Amino acid sequence: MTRQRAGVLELAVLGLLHETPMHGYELRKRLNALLGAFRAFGYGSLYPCLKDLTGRGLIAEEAFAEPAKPLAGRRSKIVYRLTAEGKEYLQDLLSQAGPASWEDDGFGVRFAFFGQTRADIRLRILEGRRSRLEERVEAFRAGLTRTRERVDRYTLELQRHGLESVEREVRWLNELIASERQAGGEPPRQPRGHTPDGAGAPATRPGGGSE
Amino acid sequence: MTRQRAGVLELAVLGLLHETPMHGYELRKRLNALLGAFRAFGYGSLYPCLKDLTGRGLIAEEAFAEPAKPLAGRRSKIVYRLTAEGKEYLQDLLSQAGPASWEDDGFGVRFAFFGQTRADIRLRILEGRRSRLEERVEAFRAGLTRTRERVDRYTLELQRHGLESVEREVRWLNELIASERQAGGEPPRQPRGHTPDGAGAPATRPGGGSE
DNA sequence: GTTAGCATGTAAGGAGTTACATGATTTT
DNA sequence: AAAATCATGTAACTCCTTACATGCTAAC
Repeated sequence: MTRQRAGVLELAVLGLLHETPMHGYELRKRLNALLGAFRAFGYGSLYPCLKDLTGRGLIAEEAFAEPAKPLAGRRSKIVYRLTAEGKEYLQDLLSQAGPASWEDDGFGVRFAFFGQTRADIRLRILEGRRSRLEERVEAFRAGLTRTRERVDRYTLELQRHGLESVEREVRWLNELIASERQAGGEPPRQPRGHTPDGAGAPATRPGGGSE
Repeated sequence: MTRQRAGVLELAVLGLLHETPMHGYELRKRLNALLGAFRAFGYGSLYPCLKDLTGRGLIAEEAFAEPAKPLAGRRSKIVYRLTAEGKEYLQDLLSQAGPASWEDDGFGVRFAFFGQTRADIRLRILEGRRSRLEERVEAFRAGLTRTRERVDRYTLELQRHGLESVEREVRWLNELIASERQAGGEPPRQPRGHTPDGAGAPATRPGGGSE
């Protein structure tokens, strides 16, 4: 299992193309709908990435069957699909649980593709992230204790807010982890028809929206 | 007012050195205590930055008055202080309210130095950030509405959590803005009680939220 | 007497960003 | 016919990361 390293964008592109082939423009929209809250990518990032992945044989332009208009010199859409190598590579990425998958940058995307990730890996990533965040909380508190340094109210407010956000995420992770454990390694399974909701649904507590 | 552009690190370094002179190692600790929840910098980032700022004459090595040990070949600490140019430059940076100050990357640091920022600028930055986040919420909802795309439960959960984080930060900003308005340009003073609710997610990630 | 923490750096490079450039198609 | 949106790209650049390299000093 060759410890691959890939940027967020690369993983996201591969993951999305695994679901269904797409052209760049659409990909970007889906990308930003998926990760919108965390980051946004522009075409200046996406197209070079597609080019690179194509060059490495992980994705390929689809022999397109666009129904209506294979007409003249039209700059046609380029639909990309995952190749066999691409699929393998993606699976490889998705079976890794390391720092890259729980640090701030990577976690969001990684989580987004949990549906294709093995249950044990999911758990390790969730726990990895949690302990990462707990370290942060710890360091924070240590810093607050030796409050020799006079901090103005904005600094204080920033830290308070930061701490609260982190704690919030820890609680979220706790719920997810509990829910994963409860499901006991079952495959996530949801074969397309519909999801009977209920069974393993993480986090979303019926009563409380917020804290 | 020459529209300067500076990285997060640069601004943070200048801001911290404005409070008091320091050497690199200490600077890094303070840096990560300040921004710990949002990002962390290593020495590999800091020292080159200090070098660069020195080269530009914005900071300088202090003629050091280390009391006890100016002894032999000891690799002594290098204490940096802000030069006059540095102060001017910093003020210039702090008087700007543009995208760089309310995007995910910049907002945290920018807020951390609100104590040295004019009241009207503070307000514009807070409002800028809020409307940035509101755009995001909007785009999100639009995405959810056309839920043609079948999303699995993890994707959904990620988006739900992301949305909630953003909304939370908006509420936090609302309170800050109200409090700024109430103070009506008054110099900063400790807000009453302080907000029981509050967090949002300033940074880039599920717990944090960023772009 | 060895780990942990203090203290300072460099070289190489990665992952996107910004600004620009172009043209087709749909909507108003 | 103008404006918005779809659609694809490149060149130059920036900010920061990673891995490495060094040595001193305090604590256990």
